[in-house]
Amino acid sequence: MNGVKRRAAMARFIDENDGADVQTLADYFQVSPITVRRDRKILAEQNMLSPTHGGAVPASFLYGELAYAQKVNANIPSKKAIARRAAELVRDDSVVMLDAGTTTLELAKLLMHRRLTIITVDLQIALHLSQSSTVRVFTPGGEVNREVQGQLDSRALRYLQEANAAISFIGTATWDAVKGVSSSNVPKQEIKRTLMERAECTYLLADSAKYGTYNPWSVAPLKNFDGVISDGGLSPLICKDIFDVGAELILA
Amino acid sequence: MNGVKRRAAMARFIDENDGADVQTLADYFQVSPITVRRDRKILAEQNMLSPTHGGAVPASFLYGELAYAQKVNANIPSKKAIARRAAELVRDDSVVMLDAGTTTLELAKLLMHRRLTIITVDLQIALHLSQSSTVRVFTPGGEVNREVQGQLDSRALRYLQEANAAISFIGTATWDAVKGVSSSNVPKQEIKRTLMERAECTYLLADSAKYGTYNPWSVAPLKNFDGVISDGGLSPLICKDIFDVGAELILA
DNA sequence: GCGAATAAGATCAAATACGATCATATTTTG
DNA sequence: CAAAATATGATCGTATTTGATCTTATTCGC
Repeated sequence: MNGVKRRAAMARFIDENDGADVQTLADYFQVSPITVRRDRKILAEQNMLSPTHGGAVPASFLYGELAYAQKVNANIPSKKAIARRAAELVRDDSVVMLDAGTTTLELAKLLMHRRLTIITVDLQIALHLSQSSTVRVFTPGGEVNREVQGQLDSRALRYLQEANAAISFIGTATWDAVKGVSSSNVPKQEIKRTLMERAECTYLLADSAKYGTYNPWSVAPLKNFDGVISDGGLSPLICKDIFDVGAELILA
Repeated sequence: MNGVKRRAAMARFIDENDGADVQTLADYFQVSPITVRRDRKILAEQNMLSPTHGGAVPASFLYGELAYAQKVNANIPSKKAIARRAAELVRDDSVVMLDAGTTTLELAKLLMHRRLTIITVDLQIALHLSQSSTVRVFTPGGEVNREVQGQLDSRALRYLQEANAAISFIGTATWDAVKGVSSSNVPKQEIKRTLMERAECTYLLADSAKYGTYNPWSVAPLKNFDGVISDGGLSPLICKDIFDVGAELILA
């Protein structure tokens, strides 16, 4: 059996068996474990499966948790620190917009017992806040996006375009002094831009670990935010770069 | 079993069993308690569950402090039985409407791995289903109601009035052969009526423990449903009463 | 409140899996 | 057929995962 056929069969095998370990595949296809690993790497690059330690699982397995890769790397303490700093900027009895994400979720937890109106696209955040008797929560409708656990479609966009807020908080997986904030797809880009437009002031919540990375779709340069809230993990050099592009950096 | 698969299975185990302690999980998955704790930490960061002392509970338990947790614990076996029966009525590749509530949440869990489009007002359900790669989830927008953890306002109503479904499932806290289904407030009444109107067929999910009670606002008589799914806790006398008003009773 | 029992976390050690490099075998191509 | 290109396998150092032991928290009963 040649490589191409073997890999096709391997992908199917993994799909049908909900995953398999390297040794099982090596036995089944009569090749050495190293060859299985090489096949796995090739298939992973084609999104035919997701590699795991010791084996592989169907790609769809991790799709539900695409957030996995991101959230596993998530630096929870620094997110909490950023959220605490952000919470200080929120005035009681005001309208707050929250972007989707884990940092904004931390912020939402801190706002639970405040008197506020909160508009968010993140269902996780909405559900948390719905427990509060002092917070009114609004979400746009539409199809729920698996990755962000919230709505990103055009209906959500129109909903947000009718809203007005005193302050909005944008989260990001990628940011950079030169490239600004960018997102991995157009709907997310549009949602973030709308959240920025519809609030009197806008803050970026940006984990230092994510600095220097970027995605295909530009959202805004850093100077368009009233403040960029990050944690202590930024080098002085990076701080200077951020200052040089005219952004207001707030360290938590 | 590798880590990724084990953690996925663990999250599911916790969900299905409404929680488990560390030792139980260690025995079940044949790993040491320390590994279970490490897995739990990872899953907690993904919001797949909530850690407790000695074990873990589903993430959904996070959201209800008292009221919801109590409801969740109330009569779980019969809710699960009703949900199982209801799931059999759902055809693959169809559109399903789910009312808010714990019984419909149990139903949603059973539908997670099916190919479906689901429309629901319950954010808890929406969030659960958003983890699935085979289900498309839609929610109406608007203000989130604290009691039902979902949207009940006029915008939600208008949204649902534009929707079409093959089947809808209505939950209820009160039902009776004579008084039919009733709800505690007008918005809930209107939402339930709309869910009934917009689907080709409609089923009531009704816990036997709640039989014989009623609320101020009538939703519909039992005979308006294509079926009333309940559990084995109904006396023959009650079954006869239900039969006499022309309703189709299905016992799980 | 206080103390015992249990759970959680930290650190270290062992087992296993991984990837890089090089050698060998197979296929392709002129 | 020869040479090149590709695929496969072996070895070794590195990385990841897991479990054991010990210390620190947390819960529960009095």
